[in-house]
Amino acid sequence: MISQTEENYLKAIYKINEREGKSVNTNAISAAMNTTAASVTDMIKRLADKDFINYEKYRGVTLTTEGQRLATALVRKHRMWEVFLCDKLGYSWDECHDLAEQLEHIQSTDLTDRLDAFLGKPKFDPHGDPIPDREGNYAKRQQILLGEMVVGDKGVMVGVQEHSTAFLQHLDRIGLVLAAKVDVLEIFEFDKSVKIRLNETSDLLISSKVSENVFVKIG
Amino acid sequence: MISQTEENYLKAIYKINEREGKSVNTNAISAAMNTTAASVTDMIKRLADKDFINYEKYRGVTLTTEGQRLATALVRKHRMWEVFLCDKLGYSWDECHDLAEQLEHIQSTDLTDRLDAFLGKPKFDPHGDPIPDREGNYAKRQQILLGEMVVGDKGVMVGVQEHSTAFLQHLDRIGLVLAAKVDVLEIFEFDKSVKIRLNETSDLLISSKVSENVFVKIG
DNA sequence: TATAATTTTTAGATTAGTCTAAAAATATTT
DNA sequence: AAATATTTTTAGACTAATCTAAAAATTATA
Repeated sequence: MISQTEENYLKAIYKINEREGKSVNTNAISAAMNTTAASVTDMIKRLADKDFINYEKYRGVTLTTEGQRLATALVRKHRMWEVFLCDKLGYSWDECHDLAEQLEHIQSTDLTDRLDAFLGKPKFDPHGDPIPDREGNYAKRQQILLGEMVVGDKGVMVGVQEHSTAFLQHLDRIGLVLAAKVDVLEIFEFDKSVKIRLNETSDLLISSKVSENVFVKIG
Repeated sequence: MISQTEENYLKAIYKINEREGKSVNTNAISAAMNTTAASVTDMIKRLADKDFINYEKYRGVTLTTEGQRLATALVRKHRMWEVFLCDKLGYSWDECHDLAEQLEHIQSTDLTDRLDAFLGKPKFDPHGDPIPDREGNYAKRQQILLGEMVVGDKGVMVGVQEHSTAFLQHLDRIGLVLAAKVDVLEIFEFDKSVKIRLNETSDLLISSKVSENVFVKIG
């Protein structure tokens, strides 16, 4: 058996690796898990004992095949529940994350599969994140950060990198939501803020904090 | 915050009290929780410290108003999820119990209320057990045990007292399922077995173990 | 009402997950 | 390459939840 805490560590390692693309170090995990480096060292020893991660002292960790399998299964469940909460129960995208954090720990692959069928086999969650299939495979996102666009680029808002309630509510407030049209008008090097035209109607100045956490599909 | 374990103890105390109608003793709890009497003593001290139960050494426990509230909320969630699993995901009544044991610990009254609306405000779960409302109230069941019927009584199967997978599967196999019509033809005092006519068609001999765990509505 | 049987509690350990503070290893800067 | 800064690990302690074995209290029985 794997505990909820162990699952959360595996997910954190998976996500950091997905973002940084290399061996994940102790401090990065402690930041993600909101805990101390000492606690992380304790936990990664346990996870290494169970062969969920490869661990070399002072050298960070990587997921084993089994660890990878567990982590993507968790991500699958999380995103599937988010679709359920938004599509069926009427939650907004900023409300569903915290509930899905709880629901993702329900142990039953069969339940996830039935949910999948019930929801019409969705490929993306309400934040634009892809939902892994039973084997853990999912379509690589064909998208870039808004902050990586150049003047003249046109795109559509398809997802977020940061999932905090505060951030999602902010996006809601400024109107930069899923499927919004984004045209880059001007980039201010001074503070990396970006002036965009939203939905071909109103102009909007976007802070770097926002542009670096919003995914856009160009086309 | 209340832990899942504490919740499970409260639920066990609630159910034993509902069944026996008096102060709940240590051994009854340890039997229900599949643990030792020593562990129960430890836990009831914790629950008493938190004012969820009234506890007098060697005298058993009763739920406080707050403990009662928590227990019925848990029962509400459990039964609501069972309806979801059966009605929406196609689980059978013997499969949904174990999953609901996990799902009942999801912390969000709002989620339960939304689920309630989504499911069409059900009053009973798939086993015929009533679903408490937000205030913890639920219709007292107007039903008796099949074992309490007398020759000539006619009724309809409306629920079970025992929820084990083995028992529910057995009921399925003999055809004694929710809404089945039951006419009592004969009672054998020797072993308390009961001969019934099922759905006005076939005759069936029911063991006391079954008749003492099946609820029937007379009418 | 003693004695026996049962139930409940205490005492003392164990494991998972966490912490702080200090030590050790690694990386960076001068 | 020595000094400094950063990162990581160890040591030791704490809480929740559990256990076994023994002691204490209660209940039943002769």
